[in-house]
Amino acid sequence: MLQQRSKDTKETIRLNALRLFAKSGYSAVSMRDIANAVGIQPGAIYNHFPSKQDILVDLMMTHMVDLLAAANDAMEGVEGTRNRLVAFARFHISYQLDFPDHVFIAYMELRSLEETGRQDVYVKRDEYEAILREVLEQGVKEGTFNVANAAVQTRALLAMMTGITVWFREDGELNRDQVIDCYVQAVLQSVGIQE
Amino acid sequence: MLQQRSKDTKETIRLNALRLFAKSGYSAVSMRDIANAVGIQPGAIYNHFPSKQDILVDLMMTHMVDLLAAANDAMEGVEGTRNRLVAFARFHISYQLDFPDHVFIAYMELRSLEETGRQDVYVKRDEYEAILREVLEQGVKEGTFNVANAAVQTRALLAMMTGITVWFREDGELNRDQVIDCYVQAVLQSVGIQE
DNA sequence: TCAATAAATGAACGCCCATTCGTAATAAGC
DNA sequence: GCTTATTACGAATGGGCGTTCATTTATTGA
Repeated sequence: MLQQRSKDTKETIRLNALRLFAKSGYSAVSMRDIANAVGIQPGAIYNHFPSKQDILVDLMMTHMVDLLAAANDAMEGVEGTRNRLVAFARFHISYQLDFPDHVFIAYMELRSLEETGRQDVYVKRDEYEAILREVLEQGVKEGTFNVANAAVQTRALLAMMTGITVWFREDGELNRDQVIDCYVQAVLQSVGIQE
Repeated sequence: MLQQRSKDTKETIRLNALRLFAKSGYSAVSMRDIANAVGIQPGAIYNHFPSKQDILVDLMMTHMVDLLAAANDAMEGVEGTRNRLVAFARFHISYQLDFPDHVFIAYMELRSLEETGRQDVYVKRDEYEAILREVLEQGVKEGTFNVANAAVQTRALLAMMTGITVWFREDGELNRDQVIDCYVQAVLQSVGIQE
């Protein structure tokens, strides 16, 4: 049997573990499942990750770091609270649609994380939420937005936008841009801005 | 050792399975875990449910049926699209907060359902979504609401409101009614109604 | 009161789990 | 070409899994 040795086995493990965790959940996926998908024996995974738990931590932390960097990038130089809100909404939704599996496990598998690692993820998540929250707070201070509680609205809007991955299909009735426009309108109106 | 025999063992199994599934996920919970929580031997569960999968199906279907009945009840006799939207929002959020575990597993464990049963749950879910969607469609037809796409907005609003259970704690900064008011305002504004 | 039914025990089934390890095959640096 | 570090195999570890079953105990109804 032909053996494939390559330095990106680790990356292949990551990709397959991500896909499987997102589809079935962390506990429902075995190391054998992952090894099967990669095309190696279960034991070989331990050359790259010390444990199954470490794969999850790796995936979640990598995602959070990437997400934060991309968000800050997308917001850079955007001026005005309305523009910043739109920029964040468009970024967030696009990112969900581009990386639905990453987003899904980062959201769902927090409970599968052991204490080590969970705190790290929470810190990153707060950092991310803070980007939107500060936009909302700024808008309230200016009188541009009509929002009762910025922290509550932040979580409400994030949940709304994140939920898109549950039902959106690229080959559905509406295309990506149409759906994004619907959501951006809903976000804007929800803070009291008429389109 | 004292033995407790009672006709509500089945209900106790339901309650504990629900709690455990919601906390750790269907796959992560074993029949032994459930039996332990109930205080019986694993084998005894099979006097009440034919399989682990059947417990999940039972929990999800019972929830969907109850939810639908309660929703229809809450909407009955409420006139006017704005009032109906507020009634639905208040009902939905209150229900989430009253039964967070039911809601959570109904949302999360669809993927753990085998084909049998999943279709039944989907039908009920669509039926539930339709209640809100029809309110939005009516509002658009009347010109009361400013919504680009009622079906998309329906899913957006449900995701937003359902997300409340992820962070809300009864002993947090804001009490239940305050949080509900925040969400109702966001919902109303999101369809283009100024408070 | 006593047979019939319901519900529990506790041991066992075969299977799959995450992980370990000795060994072999490959790749990299000299 | 040889040495050394990587990386893989493949078998084994002990343990947990869902489920079954013979048996015992409790409850029910005539």
